[in-house]
Amino acid sequence: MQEKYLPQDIERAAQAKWAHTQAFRAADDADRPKYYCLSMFPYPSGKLHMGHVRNYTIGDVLARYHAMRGFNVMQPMGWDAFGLPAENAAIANGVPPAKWTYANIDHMRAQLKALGFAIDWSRELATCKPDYYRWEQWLFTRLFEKGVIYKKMATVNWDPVDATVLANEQVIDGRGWRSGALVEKRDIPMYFFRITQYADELLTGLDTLPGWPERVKTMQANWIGKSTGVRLAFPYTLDGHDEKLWVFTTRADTLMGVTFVAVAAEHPLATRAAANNPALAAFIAECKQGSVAEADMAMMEKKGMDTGLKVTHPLTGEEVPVWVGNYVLMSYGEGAVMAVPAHDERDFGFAQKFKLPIKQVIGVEGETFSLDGWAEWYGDKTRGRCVNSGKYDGLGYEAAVDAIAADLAAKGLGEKKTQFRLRDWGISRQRYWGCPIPIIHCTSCGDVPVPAEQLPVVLPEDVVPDGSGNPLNKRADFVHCSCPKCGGAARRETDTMDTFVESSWYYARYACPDFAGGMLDQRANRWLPVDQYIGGIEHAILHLLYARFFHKLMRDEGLVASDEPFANLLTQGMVVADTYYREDAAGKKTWFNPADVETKDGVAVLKSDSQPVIVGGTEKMSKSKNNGVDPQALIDAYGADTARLFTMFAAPPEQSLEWSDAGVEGAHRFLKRLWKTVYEHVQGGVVAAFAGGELPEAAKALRRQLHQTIQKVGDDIERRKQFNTAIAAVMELMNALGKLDGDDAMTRSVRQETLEAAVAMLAPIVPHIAGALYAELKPAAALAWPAVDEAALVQDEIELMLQVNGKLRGSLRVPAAADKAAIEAAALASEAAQKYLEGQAPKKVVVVPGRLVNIVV
RNA sequence: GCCGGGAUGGCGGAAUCGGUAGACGCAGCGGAUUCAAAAUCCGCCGCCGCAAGGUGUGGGGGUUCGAGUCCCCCUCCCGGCACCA
Repeated sequence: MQEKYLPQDIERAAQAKWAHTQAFRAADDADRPKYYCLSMFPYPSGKLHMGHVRNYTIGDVLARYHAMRGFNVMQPMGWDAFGLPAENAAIANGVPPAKWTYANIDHMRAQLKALGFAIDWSRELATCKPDYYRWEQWLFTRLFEKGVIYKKMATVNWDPVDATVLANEQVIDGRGWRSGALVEKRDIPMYFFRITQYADELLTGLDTLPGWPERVKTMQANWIGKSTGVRLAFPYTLDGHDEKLWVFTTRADTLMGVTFVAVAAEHPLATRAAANNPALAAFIAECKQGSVAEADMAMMEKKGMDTGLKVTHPLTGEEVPVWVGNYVLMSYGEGAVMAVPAHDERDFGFAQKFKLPIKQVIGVEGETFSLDGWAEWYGDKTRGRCVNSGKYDGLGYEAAVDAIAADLAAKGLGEKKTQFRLRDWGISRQRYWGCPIPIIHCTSCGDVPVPAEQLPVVLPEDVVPDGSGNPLNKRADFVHCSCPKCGGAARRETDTMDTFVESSWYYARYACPDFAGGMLDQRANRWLPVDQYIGGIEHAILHLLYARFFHKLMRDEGLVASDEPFANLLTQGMVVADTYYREDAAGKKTWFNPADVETKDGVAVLKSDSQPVIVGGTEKMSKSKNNGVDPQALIDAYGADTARLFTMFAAPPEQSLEWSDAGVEGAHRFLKRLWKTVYEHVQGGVVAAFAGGELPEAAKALRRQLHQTIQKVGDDIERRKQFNTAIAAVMELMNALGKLDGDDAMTRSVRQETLEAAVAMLAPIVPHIAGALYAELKPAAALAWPAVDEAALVQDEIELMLQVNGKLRGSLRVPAAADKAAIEAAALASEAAQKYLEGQAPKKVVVVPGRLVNIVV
């Protein structure tokens, strides 16, 4: 055995062996129980970042642990290869996105292999390849014919200078990121998935997922946002026609307090009112500036303008003014809201600002309504009762809603309705580097889906986008085609799909990546659902909701048999790091990588020019903030096992991990010590592990700790998924082993047992060194997870803590079998108790067996 | 703004069901080894205090024999907000 720990040699040899023996090939037909362990596939941005290392190490630990426990494990890997960064790189460097992407994939694949992940590479896929996306196009055409996909107008960010649709990310302070032009909202036709049709099932399905974190289920439930309320109409007459303005409200009980109605700037009624009102038209134009992002909308200053139009209150018949409000979202509900300033905080502020009337219609006993300011109870539907509401006075929330809904229904002006916050999923993107939408536009036949035998619609890979418009529009060879129905000249759709579509079904394709006869074959049902899915918490809503939705679409197409794709979910916290930047005169920020920044005399400066940079705070490692830490340097300096060990040790998986270079040394030191300890033991000759007999007291105690550790580590990995404490427990065990003296045969057999078990327990985390050490300790034996010896755990005497008035005052040794009365007697007889009791009788004695005694004086 | 989460020594974190706060590691300090250094090994290490003891888990209140953990209020930080992935 080598005396020195040489990670590079060990890792190279181990990885070569794994590749040669196809050690991680998942058998489609094994009779062992399956364990499908999936980590979210990476976007091939260039090189791995620490978030990837963390994500894939967590997955690898679980995969390897389950393999050691006898499962038939599948851990696949692929590439979420379409996306915006490839186009940005093309604009910056003039390289076609395809070429850039494939080069990145090659580099990152090599990095993943260097980290020693137990991946079945035979299942690798990339979403930008036609043999993958053709099935996505095929499903699209099926769903289009079924009506699950439809076309409608939708609002996008429009950069008038670059003549390009911008992603929300590309709108900075209301301006285009490259042109600096004020961004406008523009309506264009887009294809939509009818996800709202599945809203109820997506909501109730959450209850069938006990293996998902509560916080994720809560976020999804809130996102779907099921609310029951009333859809009601305010009638009006315009240009001689009787019409109705519909609104949705969850607070119909406050209907008698409506003092105005507010519509979105895009609402048809606003458009009509603006036709002969230049001031209103100008205001609506102003509302159409800025980004479409909901966060931006919600934080804008609330602005409004009277349209001059009036509608009729459905119950009182009073006239109600119609305002345009920039805070009303056209995409939610009816694009119009009834305003009850007295009982809605947002309406209250709006009414005060524009001097609109405020009418109290809800009262709470003991509280006095005042116009001076908003009070929490104004909006409290649990305590309030109707006041100033005529026949509804005295009714509580539910009774009032029922009565008002009934009266509205009688007039044909409203009914109870269930409303979802969830909106249909718009998937059209005016971008080149994505999956082409398989539609042909024919002047006589309309939108015609591409027939299955003409799929895939292949995306040309030799295109270099320049940042203006969609380059596919300039490719005559792509655009011009003939109509599949009438054979006439037609145009191909040039929009591509949202990349979330590709990532919504890749987990299923891994089961049968080579299947050329269809989207999925029967192997999908053999492997699905995914037993453990691991990915960043930032995907808690969108990706995970879309994937759940897609699974149900595929189920309804007969492609999969299960209802949910992911049985267990681990949402890993983000890897965060400091950000640094400089700002030029135009306000444009340039971000610097933490590796290029150092601190001199307490000031952050750039290493290259020693000039200061601005510290921007700690954020998720991202390309846009350039604060990613390159794990490659870590692997080069210490080896993959140290990188893996440190990432798992530094924080529990669900918490965010603040990156710091310090601490890596410690992980490496531990591996060196482990190597040395095994080396020294092996030098003295390997022996058989302890198999029974009388042990010296110290060896017996160590053996008890060993089996406690085996119990804890298994629980930490399998149930708690908290790897940092698993590692800490093995470190403690190794520290204790170091203190175990004695070279007698029995002690040596316990040392052998301990080392075998410790190495095996570490194997999922640091597989290279563990494999090498195990081969020295137990030549020719396969790594097996150690079993707990219950007999080793038995103790004769236990130590209890002794409290007086809840404060720790001493401890107590009692026989393990002692009952409550015996413990209480021993506690009262103790020196510490006598001191605090001072001869008096205790008020109360709390005995928690196995834990403590608390004497209340 | 709305939804979700977080805050514990100088630092990362532990405390799993309300029961010894600070496991494990980093940094630091002292010692051994060394011509010297690195590496390695041993010991110390929340704060105040000579000590006895007191005090301490973002802030304020509460429940309990006992609260980092449960309840109410607040502050700050992070994630998501539908075209970043």
